[in-house]
Amino acid sequence: MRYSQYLLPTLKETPSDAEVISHQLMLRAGMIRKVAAGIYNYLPLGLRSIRKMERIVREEMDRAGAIELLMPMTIPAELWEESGRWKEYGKELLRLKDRKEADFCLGPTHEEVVTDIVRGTVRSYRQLPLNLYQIQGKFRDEIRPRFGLMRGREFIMKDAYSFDLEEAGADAAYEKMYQAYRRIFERCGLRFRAVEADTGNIGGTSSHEFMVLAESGEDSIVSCDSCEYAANVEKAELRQSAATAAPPAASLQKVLTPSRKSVEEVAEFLGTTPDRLVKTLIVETDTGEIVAVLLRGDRELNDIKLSRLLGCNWAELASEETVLKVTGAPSGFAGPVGLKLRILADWEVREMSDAVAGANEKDAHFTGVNPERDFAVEAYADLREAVAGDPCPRCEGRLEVWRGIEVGHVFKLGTKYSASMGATVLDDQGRERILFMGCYGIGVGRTVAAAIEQNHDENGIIWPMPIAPFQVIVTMVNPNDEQVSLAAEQIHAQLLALGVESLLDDRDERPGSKFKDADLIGIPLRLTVGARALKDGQVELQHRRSAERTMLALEEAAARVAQQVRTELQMD
RNA sequence: CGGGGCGUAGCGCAGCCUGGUAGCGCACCUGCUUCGGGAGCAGGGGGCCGGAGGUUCAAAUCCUCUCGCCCCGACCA
Repeated sequence: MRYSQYLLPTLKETPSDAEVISHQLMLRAGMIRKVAAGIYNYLPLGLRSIRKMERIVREEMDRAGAIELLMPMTIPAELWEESGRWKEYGKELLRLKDRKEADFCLGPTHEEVVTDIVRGTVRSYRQLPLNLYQIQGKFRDEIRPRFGLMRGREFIMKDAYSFDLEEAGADAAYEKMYQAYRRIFERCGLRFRAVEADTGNIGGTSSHEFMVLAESGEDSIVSCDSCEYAANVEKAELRQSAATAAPPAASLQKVLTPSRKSVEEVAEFLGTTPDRLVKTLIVETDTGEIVAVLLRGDRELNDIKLSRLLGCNWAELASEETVLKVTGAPSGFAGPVGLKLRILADWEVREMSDAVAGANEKDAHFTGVNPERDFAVEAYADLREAVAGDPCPRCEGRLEVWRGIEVGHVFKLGTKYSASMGATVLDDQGRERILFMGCYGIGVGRTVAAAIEQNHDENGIIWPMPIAPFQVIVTMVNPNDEQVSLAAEQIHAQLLALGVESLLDDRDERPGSKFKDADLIGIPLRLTVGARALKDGQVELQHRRSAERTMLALEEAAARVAQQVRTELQMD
């Protein structure tokens, strides 16, 4: 491709509405342009990287025995009504009507459609196992799209769905996909972790997320420093410690704490530390229940663990009015002593003695508070957020905390969709059996964005070779110098003939601009063809990542570059 | 949806408070010079100042309403 004929609108300045580095660089490098919030054009350069990513995904899906098909983006409401998700899914599902006023939605995920295919076409256990996938645009009307391709409303996703007769077969399918995902992200040269995850509203029994490690990630994950355990903080288990509480020494005493509401303020005012406080949170659930949750003062509630314990969909901090009503005091003074609510407590609270807690009275706290002696707890459980340094739930190691970008997610679905939609086959005994399913997603655009988060410097993107839009850029230093332009053209042609993806910068621009653009768009290798070196029959090869330069003889330049490309494709 | 902020040329911004010729840098077009890390000079094109209504002799500027976008929280590939 010739740069002068290409559509590659680079930007010198950073558009003001881009916050994270991948978004800024994708705009500046002319890869994407915004059409509406969370909706983007993929410009030619951006599309090339996306297609590379898709190819890697296809290769690994095919290798794992999955079969590609393509489902529609527009889906009739009936299918969603069958699974029950037409009502459940909420506003993220973009609903629309056709000219006959019939309800449709834009597919945010395709469990219903694929289940419909399978129940209509697969009748016998002999046709199993089956794993169907597609790469397609999805639409989710996100509450807050942001960060460019990282969280768009319309985005490209690879989604796969496995169907098995037995649960064991479904487990094997899951494991296959898990390994395929590892290979995909390894091939892209990404630093990532596969972590245990919550299943969210997709449903099912267990799942893993693939997290690319990056500071700008929207998720927190923990991993053990000595074993393989890794999990999303939402899911990270904590062990019950063996420590026991010291016997109560102090008696319960009410003290005035005027206007001291936060844990820090109360601790400081009473000359103690936050970990000596019992934090009492009043929580409301979607089922309308109100409960009190106790945590050590320096800990945070993990609302997903709480929801799971209570068997509800969500649990959130109660409003100021509710707190006043149930505790008799404004928020900041709630405590377990004398509280007429279900009381649940984190395990750590059991280890506390002579602690400080709210008195359910404005401007007052209790000191000398002791669990069991001063209040009863309905249940102790793992309810807090894991933090760095917590003990690993599986071994003697310690947990580390990372930020991550979720680029893939694998789920065991069980029979949630196959049962509600009647996807069954006859087994070898002629009995009708409900299928076991799994679903497996990869955010294609998001993975490309995540790769940029991990691979850039102050000058721009540094593509890993496997997903680079071009493998080499041939920079013609002075296109008006006939010898230079001839030599550059010749090398470019040789590279193409060798199967190397080459971009020839033949623009009549000053060299500085060309170098800046080459760095910005992040092509891994740059061949600079200039009059100076050409006098000695040489061209210069520069690596984008290391900035290392080598002089190559004109005749062997193309072959050497082709060799380097092959090496980097295998290494990454 | 709650909280904060922004809409002026393709991009980055000033002007608004205190109403009166719509401006700057980059980009773009023409010419000359220049040419290995975002050149110089000269000339030029480009604006329903997000939209609607109002106040006023006069509105980018003041008022009201709307739409869009960004950031912080709950959702997710």
